[in-house]
Amino acid sequence: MATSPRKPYHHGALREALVTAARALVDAEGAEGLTLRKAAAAAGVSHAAAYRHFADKASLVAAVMAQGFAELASVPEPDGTPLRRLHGTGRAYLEFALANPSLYRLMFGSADVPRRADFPDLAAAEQRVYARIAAGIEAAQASGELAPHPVADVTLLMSCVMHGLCSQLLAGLLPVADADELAATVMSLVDKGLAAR
Amino acid sequence: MATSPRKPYHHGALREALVTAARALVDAEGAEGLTLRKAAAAAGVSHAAAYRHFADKASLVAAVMAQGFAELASVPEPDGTPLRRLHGTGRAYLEFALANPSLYRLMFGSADVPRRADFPDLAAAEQRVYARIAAGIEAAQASGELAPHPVADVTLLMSCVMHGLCSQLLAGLLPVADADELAATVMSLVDKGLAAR
DNA sequence: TGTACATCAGTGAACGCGCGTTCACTGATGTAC
DNA sequence: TGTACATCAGTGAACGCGCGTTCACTGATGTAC
Repeated sequence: MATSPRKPYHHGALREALVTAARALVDAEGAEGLTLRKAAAAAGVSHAAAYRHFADKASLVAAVMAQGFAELASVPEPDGTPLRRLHGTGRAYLEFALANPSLYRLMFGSADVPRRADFPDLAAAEQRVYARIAAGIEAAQASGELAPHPVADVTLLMSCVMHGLCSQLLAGLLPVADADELAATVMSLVDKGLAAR
Repeated sequence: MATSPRKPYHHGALREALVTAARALVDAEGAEGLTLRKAAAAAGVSHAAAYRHFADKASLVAAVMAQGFAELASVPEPDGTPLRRLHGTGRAYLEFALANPSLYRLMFGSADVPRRADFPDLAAAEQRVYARIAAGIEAAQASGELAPHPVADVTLLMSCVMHGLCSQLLAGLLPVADADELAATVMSLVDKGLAAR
């Protein structure tokens, strides 16, 4: 500890720092604002250093997307009956999209930029989101609040409705100010078809 | 007609040619493959010529998007009862998305790249799509096939479901091979909530 | 019908920029003896 | 405990590239007289 270690040569946790910086770039400038060079600069490192941790830019993008799915899969569950908890999860989904519009677009709107097959971690993180929705539906059926339609079918419907709503909001096709009201409207119509009579 | 007019100095319909070329680029390479320079080259013209017809790149992108919405609003309507025609329109919507994945993503997934307020033609073309869905729902309610929920609410639900399905298919989160079956599943669940009893 | 001229749609060269990626390198770390 | 050395995470310069946009220009068109 002779000299003050202002800028240690080794970063220590550069991979995480790069993902964090990349995510911040997406938040601030949108998906097309994410570049390896800017992420490295934000992490306080030369841009070539990024190649010690990511094979190429697509790998970094995939890591950011996987982080988004992980976050989406782990929003806290509210209390209440299974159906209320399922609805709460839906609301949390909507909140995540509105709070992280660019990340959400990257996660769901991206072409095939990072091909799923090439990034198993990403695919697994996605699956966890769907698994959580399916578990909520199963619970609501077990409790008798939802009629026993095939869980996969209902999961599909729910994900379509929520994702369709989120992405139309983010695309500016629906007014964000009305988000909660629109969600309530759409869920109430859906429930008419799903509720146990 | 002394010399053969191989390459006339004036193009004649360059604006349309640029939009067509830009659209082809989006189809072939995705939205990020659309550049002014490539569109101009494909139209057989120097890239500076594009600035005679478009103020900047965003204007060209907006024109491509507007063309997409116009096409989506004018898919032919099938025969049958109002409800069958509505379902047919939904299927056409799905077909459009699967046939033009990159264009569809550009239309619905784009950040705020071309701000709606700056491109009234684009906003109008979007509105025509929703107006058509709403008209179909209204007709199906008038015929007694759908229960009389507020048309705006049902339009919202339909657009969420269809768009959510399309964009999950395009994002690779659902298998495209199952598209028709998934659409049928989801619409049958929706119908349970909307059908006149 | 002819001619001068304004208008307009093109050209092609140039601008400055930021990008992903590669390369030979160097400083720090940690392990074998 | 000390020292040689392999390993690894960084550096910084350079590569080639394509981009949007601007500029002074030129060729074609069409209108006024």
